[in-house]
Amino acid sequence: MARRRSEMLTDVELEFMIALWEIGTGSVRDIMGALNDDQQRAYTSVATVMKILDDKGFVTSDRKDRALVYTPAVQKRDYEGRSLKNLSKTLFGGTPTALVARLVDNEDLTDEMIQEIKEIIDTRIRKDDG
Amino acid sequence: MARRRSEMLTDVELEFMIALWEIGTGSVRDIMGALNDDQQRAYTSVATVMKILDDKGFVTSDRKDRALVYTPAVQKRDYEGRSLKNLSKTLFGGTPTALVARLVDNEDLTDEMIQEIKEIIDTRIRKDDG
DNA sequence: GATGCAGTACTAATTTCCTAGTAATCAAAC
DNA sequence: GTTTGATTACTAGGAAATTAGTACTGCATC
Repeated sequence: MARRRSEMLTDVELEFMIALWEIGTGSVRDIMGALNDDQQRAYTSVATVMKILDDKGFVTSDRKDRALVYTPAVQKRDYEGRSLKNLSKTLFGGTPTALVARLVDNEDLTDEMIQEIKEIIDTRIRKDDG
Repeated sequence: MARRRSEMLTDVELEFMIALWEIGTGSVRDIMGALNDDQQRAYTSVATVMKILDDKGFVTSDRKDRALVYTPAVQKRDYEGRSLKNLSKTLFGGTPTALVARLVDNEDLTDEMIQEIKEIIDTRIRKDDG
């Protein structure tokens, strides 16, 4: 039976979107250049995935000279929010507080990071008051 | 070319693990009963996915009477941490602070939630001091 | 011992994912 | 005008995901 295509990006799609978000707008060749060099990929592989991202609505395309130039249709900050909401929903019972609790539970977090997080929260609270 | 099997759970696998985490230990039939009723699934479908989870090392199995009884090999809190680390790495440049910044950026968060989050952080800081 | 029931293992079908090759197109260069 | 080079569209093939059917196994009951 069928699987429904998710509204979340796959690993490779995310990698390509990150490259596109970085350069803002670009052709297949531009995106290839912006990709992590860790894994070599054929030009046509990149083109195929970009077409899929177009089909899925994550990017738009415009023809410039003869090449297609891709632009994100979803902003990075929006997708970040979508990801957090998705994670919160699937694994933390829809409560972001449980997510934060698990996050600060992590031993890897340094005191500096915790302090930074505290400042982010405090700033947000002050902004609400002001 | 090959895809490497991820160390993260797929959507369906996660759904089944959540059911198993809830009941602690159980047979295929127990897990079926603990699943969300939204989607009906055949007994053999559940059995197949449980076997895959066994193969992937997310659960262990023991024979009791004639049925296999499954037990999580990965605790929920560990997988929560793994998910957060994964999200942080792939989308937030490996900095959990950026993740929190985006989280509290969300308009959906109520003042109460923000306060709760602040208390979680403050508690963690006090624990470090003490 | 034959039959029936529950459960597991094996197999299968369909879809997506990922990678990349080949063919077609189209402009530029010779 | 023909060749060259770049790009896109189409195609393909293997792996994983999702669902589920069929066959086999083993215990219990008649």
